[in-house]
Amino acid sequence: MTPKSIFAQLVADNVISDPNGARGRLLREAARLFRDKGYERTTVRDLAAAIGIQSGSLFHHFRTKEEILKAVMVETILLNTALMRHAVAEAQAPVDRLRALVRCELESINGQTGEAMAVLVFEWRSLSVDAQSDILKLRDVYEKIWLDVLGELKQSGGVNADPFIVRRMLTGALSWTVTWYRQDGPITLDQLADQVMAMLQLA
Amino acid sequence: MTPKSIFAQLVADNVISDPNGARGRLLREAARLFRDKGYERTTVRDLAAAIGIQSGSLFHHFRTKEEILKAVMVETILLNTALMRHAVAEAQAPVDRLRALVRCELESINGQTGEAMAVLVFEWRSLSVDAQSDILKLRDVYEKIWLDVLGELKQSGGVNADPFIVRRMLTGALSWTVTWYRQDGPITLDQLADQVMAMLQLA
Amino acid sequence: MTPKSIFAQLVADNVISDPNGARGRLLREAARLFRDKGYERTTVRDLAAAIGIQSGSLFHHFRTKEEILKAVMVETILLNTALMRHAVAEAQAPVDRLRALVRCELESINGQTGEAMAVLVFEWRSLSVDAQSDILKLRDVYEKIWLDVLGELKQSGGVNADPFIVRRMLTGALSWTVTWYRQDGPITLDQLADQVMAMLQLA
Amino acid sequence: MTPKSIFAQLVADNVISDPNGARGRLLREAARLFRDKGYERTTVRDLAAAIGIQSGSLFHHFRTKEEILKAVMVETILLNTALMRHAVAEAQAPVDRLRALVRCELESINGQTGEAMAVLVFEWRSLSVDAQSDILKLRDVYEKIWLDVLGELKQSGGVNADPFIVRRMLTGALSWTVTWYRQDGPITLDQLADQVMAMLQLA
DNA sequence: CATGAATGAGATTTCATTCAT
DNA sequence: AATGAATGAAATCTCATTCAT
Repeated sequence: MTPKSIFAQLVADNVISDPNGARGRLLREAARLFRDKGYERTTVRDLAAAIGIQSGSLFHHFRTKEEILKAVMVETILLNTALMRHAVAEAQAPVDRLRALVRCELESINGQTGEAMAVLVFEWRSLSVDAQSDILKLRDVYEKIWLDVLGELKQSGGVNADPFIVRRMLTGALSWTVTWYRQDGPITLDQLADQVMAMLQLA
Repeated sequence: MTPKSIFAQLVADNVISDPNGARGRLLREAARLFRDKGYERTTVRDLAAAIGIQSGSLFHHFRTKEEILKAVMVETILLNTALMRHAVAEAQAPVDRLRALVRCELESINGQTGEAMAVLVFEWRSLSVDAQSDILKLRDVYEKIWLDVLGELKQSGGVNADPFIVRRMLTGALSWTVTWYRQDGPITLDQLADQVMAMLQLA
Repeated sequence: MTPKSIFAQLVADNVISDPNGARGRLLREAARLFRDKGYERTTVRDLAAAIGIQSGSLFHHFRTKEEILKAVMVETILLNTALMRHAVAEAQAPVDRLRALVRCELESINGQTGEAMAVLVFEWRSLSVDAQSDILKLRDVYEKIWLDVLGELKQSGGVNADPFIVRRMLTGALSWTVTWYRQDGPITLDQLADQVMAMLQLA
Repeated sequence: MTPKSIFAQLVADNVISDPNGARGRLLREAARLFRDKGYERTTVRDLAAAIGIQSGSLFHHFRTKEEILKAVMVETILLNTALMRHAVAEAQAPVDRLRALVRCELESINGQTGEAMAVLVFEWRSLSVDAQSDILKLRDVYEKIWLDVLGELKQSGGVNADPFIVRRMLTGALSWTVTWYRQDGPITLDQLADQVMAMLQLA
């Protein structure tokens, strides 16, 4: 399955919003605005203007501004979990699976869902505690995929460090690419993934 | 020189504020509040209450709320640049210098200045563009220390990846420890530094 | 055309606000409050209360408090320029035209728009420099009507003094009536206009 | 007696402040600031800075900011009343006495005390009602000098209009010169006084 | 569903005034 | 007298949210 068909399936299953519908368009613009200006400095007027409606009309789609932030995060995690699950399923050796994960996460951070992923990292504290705990559950599913692969690698002697710590370091390192990596710059995402593997002395 | 005496010297030189003075106390509390609640969600009343004055009185020490944010960042960078410069001067082999830098940055992120460092990372966009560019100049000085050491290591064959990319990955990885590492947890900062070196297959 | 129909036309052309709409009502009350208490001592709460809304709601109609001050001035000048242009058109001899101008300005200062005219004189310095220059352009149009008539009179030997100086003296003299003239007092505006002409030995 | 010696006498009699003392210097700077920025927009810090002291120290000289405004007005009226009384005493014919008054008021408005005179006109409403009534008493003394001269002129047939109205028109006309007359411009104050007389067809 | 005026709580900032030193 | 930190009330302005139309 291609990323595109996975995406289509999730839309069909109502897991994520149709990007052509009002809700989907709003979430895409919200992700962009939240990343560019921050959640607090983005007004509901900004959000409404971005999709060409009046601010009062937003509240027919979402009850509160925070619900928009939460939806951005939820849909992004669900999509990227699905994408990653497929990516890891197609690789054979543990080291290839790790590279697939790295490549996939770099894509999610720097590709189409990059804005939403940045929001997930930088606007975390703008969520209420309740919403945070809902999302942590989804994140646990996502993280398990990583830990399983890193556990294999540790056992097979591919890495020396603790899988939990390696994952956390990678989370930071890969998230941070959002602040400096440019897809129209000198290196491709594939080359960047190679550099990460090289850094871990795995390639 | 010990970290303590370096700190004392910087205070004496008016590079950073006396932590017992009103200004220094405010900056410490501001760093804590900005990290815990975010800059936007911290009110000047919160800040004032944290050091036991009225909100109007804040403006005798700082002209605007943003000036407080900037001061937190500036003093933190200046302090950690000085600390790092001393740390690297005391190590001999390139790999030891890298470990000193990792150890030192972990300390700055998870130790006394951790709150301020977290602010530097997570509240960056709350600064005006002008203030950002002022701070970027200070950051360049800090980053040069890292790049020099990584450049040496690359030349001596200690690492395969591009120094710029390694540094950026380490920035993300080490910054991210602020979200999960606990000094009262199962591993010490020294052990964490060792894990980072192990991950880079340098130990 | 009567003053009333001139007014109606200007409202229809969106040159000035409908006095029954929220904006028009606000401007009328603002003129009154600014004259009575001064611009600085009138709060946005005062303004809002005067038309029965909450202070925050003011900012749906005007972006800033200063914009309200400016609008009071702009609409007043535009209205009075139109009124004066009609008044002067209906008089034949130069001396009659001067009297028409004097009568018309006395009316604008002491009649319906008196509050706004007083604001124009006494709150001038509360405007930003930019707003001042916008209004000066409108004022030039208004003043030209005066200078043309006084120029005629000077040429025909009706007055000895420099038209520019006469106009400036009249500006001061007539503006100042706002501080002492009462329409319910012993003399009418027509009589007052006669006194002005008598003072200039023109009647 | 020259204006200078009248001034010296008033200082000696403690009617007005020594311009070299702290109080006198403050009042002079206050007049300038109040005219330039308006009373409300002039802060006590501005006032203090203008004479080189700290804002808290102002309150050793004046109990409140308003007291400064009132003192500016009181001293100005007292000084100009004295100057005008001498000027009128030296002229013989009624028309000469009127010209002396005009010349003297133009001097007070555009000369040394010009800033304070402008404050008297434009900051009147910033005074409390009590202070206003105190100053009105002083103003009555000043105005009586004018009304006496204008009364004479009316009786001798020099002017046709009501003395009260003529005086009020002249008050406005002469005050207004502060907004446009420049002593370094093309006409002198003597010429301006002549123009005023010409306008009244008295010269 | 959409509108847009209105709400009302809360934010930052200003500033005359006080007072211990 | 002078200082300058502190006060505390009040100002303008913002903005998520509501609701009648």
